[in-house]
Amino acid sequence: MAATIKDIARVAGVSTATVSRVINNLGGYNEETEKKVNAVAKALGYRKNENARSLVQKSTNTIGVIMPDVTTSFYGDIIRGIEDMSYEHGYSVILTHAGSSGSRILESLNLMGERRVDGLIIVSIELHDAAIDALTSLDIPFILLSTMTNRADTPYLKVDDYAAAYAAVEYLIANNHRVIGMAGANPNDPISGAPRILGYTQALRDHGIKVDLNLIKAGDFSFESGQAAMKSFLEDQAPMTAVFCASDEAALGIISTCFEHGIGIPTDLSVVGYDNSKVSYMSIPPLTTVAQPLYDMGREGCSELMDAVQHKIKIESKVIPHELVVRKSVRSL
Amino acid sequence: MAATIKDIARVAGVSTATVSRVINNLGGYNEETEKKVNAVAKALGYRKNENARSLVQKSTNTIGVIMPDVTTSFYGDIIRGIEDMSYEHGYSVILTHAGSSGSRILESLNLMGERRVDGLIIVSIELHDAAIDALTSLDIPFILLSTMTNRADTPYLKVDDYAAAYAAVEYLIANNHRVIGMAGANPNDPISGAPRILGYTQALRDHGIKVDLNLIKAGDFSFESGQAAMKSFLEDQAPMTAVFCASDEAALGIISTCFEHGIGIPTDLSVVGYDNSKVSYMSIPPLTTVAQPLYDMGREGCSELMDAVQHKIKIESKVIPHELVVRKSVRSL
DNA sequence: ACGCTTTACGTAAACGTTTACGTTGAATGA
DNA sequence: TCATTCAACGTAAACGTTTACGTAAAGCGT
Repeated sequence: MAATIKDIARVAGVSTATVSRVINNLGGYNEETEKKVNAVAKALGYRKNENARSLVQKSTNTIGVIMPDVTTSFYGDIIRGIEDMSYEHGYSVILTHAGSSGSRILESLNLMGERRVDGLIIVSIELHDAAIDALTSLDIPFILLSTMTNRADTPYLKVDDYAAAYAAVEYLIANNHRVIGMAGANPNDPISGAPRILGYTQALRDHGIKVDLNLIKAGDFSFESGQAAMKSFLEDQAPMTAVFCASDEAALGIISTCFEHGIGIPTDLSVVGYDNSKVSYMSIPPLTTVAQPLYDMGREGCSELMDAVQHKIKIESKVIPHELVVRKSVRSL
Repeated sequence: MAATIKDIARVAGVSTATVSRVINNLGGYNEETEKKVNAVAKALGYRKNENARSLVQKSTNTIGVIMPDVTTSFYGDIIRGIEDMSYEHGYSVILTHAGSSGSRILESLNLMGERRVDGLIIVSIELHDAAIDALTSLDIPFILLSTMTNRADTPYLKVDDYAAAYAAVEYLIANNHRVIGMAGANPNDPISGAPRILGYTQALRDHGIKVDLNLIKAGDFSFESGQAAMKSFLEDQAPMTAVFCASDEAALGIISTCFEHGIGIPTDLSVVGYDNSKVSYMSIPPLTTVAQPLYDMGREGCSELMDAVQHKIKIESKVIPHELVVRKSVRSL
């Protein structure tokens, strides 16, 4: 149905090689033929077939993105960064998500391999050994965003969760808080959970504050886990003046539950979140939070990846700086 | 580098045809050859090349998704629905966004055409004539999600914004509100803006309430436009008891500004949003809003599309039901 | 034993490009 | 004038599959 370069060649009375040259602006033809070929191409409604092109060029100009299936605004920003950057470089992105807690990761990797993506970005998924093996054996350049592994051959780009959590808690301490809770982190998540808890505990210790395990409520970064944590705090009648949350959404859960119980933020309780996602400035009061530069992370990760693809260089793992965004959810005592 | 079926054929001592048959489970070989081929394939680390496959099959098992570049949680849910459904049917999704207010739409369409996607989903983008022409001339089945055009040949799936807005305002009226403002909608947006405003005005009229144009604050569905609207209402000293917002984020903007000015929700002002996006239940108080079933919209739209692709049938435009999700941001007078 | 069907393959063309290499004719230089 | 260069093409192979078609052998019924 669709016209091919053969059709153009026939109609224009030239060879397919010349058509290809004209279409790709490679030179080696005179103006007349160029015009004729272009005219015929337009007349036939020619549209090049990237698949055929990919086949002979052994490169698809495509990058794959694999992400978890949870929808937080978190991923939207990263994706946007990735897509913007890849678009600027003439790449397309093919997207898949890896199921809840990465259950579909192997299928996803396989799919990306079969599609022959030129590069691969994996966002925020904790990779088990089998997955890492599958990933590396694909022999496709890749970068991990907002996650990492304990192996050296898996380059990543992420913020230092430990340091970021430490900074957040230190900020609370600097505002004279001494009884500080923690909520929303999953201690079994070695990527984003444990380091944030560790940053929290270490900051306390370094300032001579005893860590009270009852003040740490585990969760899964969700709004609901924030709500649950706050309810638990209330049951415990925990004497906190502040709570550090492992995500903005969990912080919102805390605030929401406080609202229901007439606890004022930050008058009665100070809250700091994590992510600086879109909800953080829409909350009441606006949330003080640790910023991960999501959009830029997407852009930069994608950029590094494309560099690696095009120049066959290795990607260096990199820690990107966090930043404390002070809004109005923390009170100085 | 990577092994091909030719390599397998050579090593296993069979023809490429047989390899292809085994790999695709087409039958026509005995158990021995099957085992041998599979063994060799595994040994060589064979991975099929979807590109080559697509070339001869004239189908890429791929669907393209084009969306605006704004990141609201809105799109996350739709995408997830699309990706889930397409995954279940063995399709991959290739994603691009069309730039702010669709500026990149023509490039996006062209890209999708060159990639030979089997189907195309366009989310929430207002299409101008040139774009519609480009779209239809692609000759690829497509469906519009949460948008539409004034032409009959562009099937869509969306909620009836007019009816949904009407229902929301009627709900406020049923709760004895009589002075009701409207915020966040762009009257120049014929898809999502104008119909919501129209639903609002018509509901008022139908219940004998005069429409006061000063009570309608235009916006762009954003949090900021909600804030701006509320500030404007305050300057006007508008005597409203309720306000209907064209988006949840705009509603949050209203609420946020009210909070700053000590105006209680819903005690002093009732608010209803639109979308039932994730932020709606995280707000304080939880937001009463008109639900668009985003995830399901993604799923169903994708499903219809794949039906059309596989059975070469036409897609019928469809209006999907909205629903009023009552939470706690409206007070009965 | 004969014809027929079935099974299990192999052969080779086709998909739509790119590209190394060859060819032609004209222009150039001495 | 003749060798050389160069611009402007054309030829054909290659990319990795799928698949229509052919074929040889085996099985089967009578």
